[in-house]
Parts: sequence; C-alpha cells; structure tokens
Amino acid sequence: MSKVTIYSIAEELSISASTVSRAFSRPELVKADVRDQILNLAAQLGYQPNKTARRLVTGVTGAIGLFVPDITNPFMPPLVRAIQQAAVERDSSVLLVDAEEDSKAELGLITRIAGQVDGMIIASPRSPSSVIKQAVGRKPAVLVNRVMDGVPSVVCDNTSALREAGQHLVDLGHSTIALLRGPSASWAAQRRAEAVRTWARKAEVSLIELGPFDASFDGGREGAEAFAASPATAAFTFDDLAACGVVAGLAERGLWAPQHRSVIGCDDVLLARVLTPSLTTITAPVDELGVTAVRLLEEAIGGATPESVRLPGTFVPRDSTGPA
Amino acid sequence: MSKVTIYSIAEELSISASTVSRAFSRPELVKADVRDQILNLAAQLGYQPNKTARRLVTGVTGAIGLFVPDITNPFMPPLVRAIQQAAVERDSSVLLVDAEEDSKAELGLITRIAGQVDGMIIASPRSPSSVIKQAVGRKPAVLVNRVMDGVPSVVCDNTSALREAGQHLVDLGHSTIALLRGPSASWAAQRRAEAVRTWARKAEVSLIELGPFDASFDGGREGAEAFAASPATAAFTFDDLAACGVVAGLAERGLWAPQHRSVIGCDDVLLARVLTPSLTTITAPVDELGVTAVRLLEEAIGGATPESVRLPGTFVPRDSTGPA
DNA sequence: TTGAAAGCGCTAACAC
DNA sequence: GTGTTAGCGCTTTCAA
Repeated sequence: MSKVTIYSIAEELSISASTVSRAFSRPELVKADVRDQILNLAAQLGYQPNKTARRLVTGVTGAIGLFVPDITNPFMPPLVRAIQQAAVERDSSVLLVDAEEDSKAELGLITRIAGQVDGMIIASPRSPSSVIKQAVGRKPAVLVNRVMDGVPSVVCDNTSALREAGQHLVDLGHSTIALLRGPSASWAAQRRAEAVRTWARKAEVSLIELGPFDASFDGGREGAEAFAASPATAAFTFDDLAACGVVAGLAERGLWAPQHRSVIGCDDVLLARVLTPSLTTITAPVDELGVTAVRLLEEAIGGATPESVRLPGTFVPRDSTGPA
Repeated sequence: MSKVTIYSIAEELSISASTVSRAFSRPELVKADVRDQILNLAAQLGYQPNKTARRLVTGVTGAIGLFVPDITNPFMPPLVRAIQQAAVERDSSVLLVDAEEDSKAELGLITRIAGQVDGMIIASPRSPSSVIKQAVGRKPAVLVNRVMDGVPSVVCDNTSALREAGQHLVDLGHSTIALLRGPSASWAAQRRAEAVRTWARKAEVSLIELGPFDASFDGGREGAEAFAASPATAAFTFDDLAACGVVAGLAERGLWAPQHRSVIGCDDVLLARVLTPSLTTITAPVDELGVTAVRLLEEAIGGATPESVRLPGTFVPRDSTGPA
C-alpha cells in the first residue's frame, strides 16, 4: 500500500487533485456532494493532509514555540499545560524549549526553533532585554511575566494582592516585616519588591529588605538565616518555593511558622497547598495567563498590534501566617 | 529584501544550487574552498536552510513527540527536561503533548502529532495496551515507565530499592506495614505493589494492603485515613506526592511522621526534599531515563530492533521514617 | 464549481 | 566535484 495523497484520491474519484485539496483547505469552494465523496474516501483510506507540504507552500507551520527558562520550576508546568491546551484548540502544536536556567543559552535556543514555528511564547526570561529583542525580532512573540516595549505580553500583577497580604499581616499585629528579595535578573522579582515597598511606605510599617536570594529552596533557607537574625516577625518571599525554604530554614533554627514567624509566598504552586503549614500566598491565574498568551500570539501572527494585558493575582490566607 | 535561498546564494556565487545544498547537507562532497565561500556568504546573508522544504523531500522532521499524561505531576518536569536536552544534542526538537490526565484523550492526541515527528516518547501512559499499540503502530515509539511487547521501553526498576526500604523499616522495628496502592491503571503502581508483596513474604512482615488510592495529594490523605485506622506503623506509598498527602493526613489526626508513623515515598521529586519531614524515598534516575529514551528512539527511528532497558532506583533514607 | 499548471525550497539520482 | 533534472505533496492563481 503506497501512501495516500490528494492525487491517489483524485484518481480514484476521477477528479482533479486541486478539488481534493480544496475539499480540505477551503471546503466551501467545493460542491457539497463532491466534497462528501472526497471526505468519505479520505476517511476510509486514512488520509491525512501532509502538513509539511502544506507548510512549504503556505509558510504557516501550525506550531508555536514555548520557551521556558526552567521547566522544573513549579510555576511552569501548569502554565505549560494551559498553553498547550489553548494551542490544541487553536489547532496547533507546541514546540517546547527549556533553557535549563542557563540564561546565556536562551538566545541560541530561541533562534534555533524560530524557523519551525509561527510564533513564540517566551515565559519569564532572565536574559537582558537587548538579547530578548534580538531573539524576538524575527518572529511574532509574546512575553509572559515580563514586559518590554513593543512586545505584546501578559503578566500577573500582584500589586493589589500584595497590598492585601500586607494588610493581613498588619491585622495580625506585625509591624516589622522583612522583604526577602528574589533574583535581580527577574523582572517579576523587581515588580513584587516595588509593590511591597510602596505598600510598606503607605502602611507605615518598618520594612527590612534582605537579599537578593536565589529563587529556590536553598535560596529560601539562606533567606531564613537573614530573616531569623532580623527583628522582623513576618516576611514576604519571592515565590512559594523560596517560602518553603524559608519555612524549612526557620524550622532548622527552632522557629516555626506561623507560631514564631509568618511567611508569605507567591504564585500558589502545588507545593503551597501540600506543605505543612500550607502557605499563605498569592494565586497566579495560570490558566488565564496561558490562554491569553496564546490569544495574543495568535493576534500577533495575524499581524495585529502588540497589546499587553495584566491579570491580577489573588491573595489567599492559609496557615503560614499568624499573630505576631 | 527577498528571502535568501540556496538559489540566491548560488546565483550570487555563479554556481549551481545543488552545490549550495550540498555545502549544508553533505559538506564533505564539496571542495573545501567552494564550501567556505558558500558558508561565508550564507552566514553574511543570515541564510538558514528551510527545514520544511528539507523535510518534505527527506521525510524526516527533526522533531520528536513527547507525550505525557500529566505535566503537573512533579515527576514529569525533570524527565521532560532530560529528554529535551538529549533531543537538542541529537539536533532535534521536542513537540510536547499533555493529555491532562484524560486517558480517553491519549489516543487522539498521540495520533494528532504522529505526522509531525520522526518518532515519539510516551511517558507513563494510563491507557490500556491495546490503545497504545494502536497509537504506536504508525511511528517509532519508546515507552517510559511501562513495558509492552514489541515496543522498546525504558523503565525505572524499584524492586531492589523497595527491598532495601523494607529492610530499613524492619531495622527500625516495624513489623506491621501498610501498602497504600496506587491507581490500578498505572503499570508502575502494579510493579511496585508486586515488589513490596514479594519482599514482605520473604521478610515475614505482616503486610496490610489498602487502596487503591489516587496518585495525588488528596489520594494520599485518603490513604492516611485508612492507614491511621490500621494496625500498621509504617507505609509504602505509591509516590512522593501521595506520601506527602499521607504525612499531611496523618498530621490532621494528630499523628506525626516519623514519631508516630513512618512513610516511604517513591521517585524523589523536588517535593520529597523540601517537605518537613523530608521524605524517605526511592530516587528515580530521571536524567538517565530521559537520555536512554531518546537514544532508544533514535535507534528505533534508524530501524533497529526494539530493546528494553531497566534502570534501578536508589533507596534514600531521610526523615519520614523512624523507630516503630 | 472545477481543472491545469506553476511553484514553495530543498534533496537526490544521474550525468558530465 | 559539480550541474541538470525531477520530484516531495500541497496550495493557488488563472482559465474554462
């Protein structure tokens, strides 16, 4: 059995290949009964239009590139899933690239797949803007959790949720609060720190800035050391993984959350819910982030103007915060 | 500026397009100085061979499909990364598909991408063998953590590590031990249960089988209920996430690990290390699993005979187990 | 509404 | 070593 193409179908039906082609690519141009005939035979023969051939002539690949700096970061998998799901609905597939936390490699990896996709979604890149601009130049692209002039993006805006979180701490009687800063290359870390600072000034609480610390469990443990040595009774951390490290680091020093210290995470990853104590944190709307990223990318591919959207996070009090 | 092809380069250099083509696809067939000339001009013009065109004629896509049942399962991200990394070294890209735990959708999703890849790696599928066979029929494929006749696979074999873990419990004085079974559709769960049973018979400990429970945090909490109600003082769980649920579920009942009950996880995902208490578990050689999967797939694509490899897990005692 | 013909950019015989 | 010549399977004018 040779492979089935529009030609074999056309021959079988004594019609032209173009008609068969149309039956699949622009069905409305083909008379109904002919179309049905074609579709039936095709189904029977198990025919699938060859994407590669189609791609060669149309120039559209039907794939989107998804670039992540570190897939093992717990924030990523749900995002990847949301994007993947949205892509499937858009009828396109997802080419995944993981930079393995090597920001130097980001550019190379991005350009590497640029030729194989219609556009790309770049999540939380750590590279400097200039590098990203360069990578993004050739193809439509959408940034997630980072904004940059001229590039559409979707970010999670935690400003108001952080304010709520701060108020929550104040309500619990905390007045000296630590800010354990995240990596300085992280756009999100900068934004979160800024939001906390602004709130602290208004709320007239004493804010002690510590770090930067790595966005990791061990980074959190390091943070715990500084936190424990400070007069602060509560801390904002960069994300849930760091918060988890802080909780563990405090425990190593005989300090327990929430009895001795309160800890606030960010993102609400799986970890935040399964930890004991469960983490008071800020839920990121991952599904929406993913869906929006795909939508924006679709628009960008369609030639539309870059737009940027910000989705608010939601404050979730849980068990890692308590009375001062 | 029109796009640069082998023709524009050929014309510029007054040579034939085939020579330019060869300079990229089989450089050894082109005289050195001509080749250099071509490569230089190409670099200068920013020429990149069009993968789609190449693919159309050669039939190789340069992509491998990676199918995962649930990317949010903490076991997956490191595996995905390892596979992705190995693929990059093989100079091919990774098309990711996440079934979102919907085993009914597995077949459709797998066939969906079959046409766009040279072969596929199917990780821990939950579908019945017949379905997988069907999906796998058309393309070279490698299974991860599941074996099936006629399909090459790479699995993590925890038999001996589980035996060690059992001995570890016995050494700690446990003599009545629970087995909290994982999902019955999971091949790995069956294997692990079987290994524990075999060990228990030989070791003459009293084994109490409970479950099956979901491979999730909540599944673990359910398991904790049954565990707490049983006379067992220690438990094997299906994986670390379930173990985490068990620890939390026990805590809800005022039982603490390792003081009141001992808990053993499996896989050694990130969670196992950051939890308090850190989990006694079995480390899966994820990197090797990934690298091997890619190697086997490469061989299968090359037309080689299906082979199957099993890599042993390693027992790691940590803090969730203690004296009976 | 359908068919004929000309490519999309590249590779691979086959000749020179 | 290099050029010539056919396609790979599909879409898309352009005519009919």
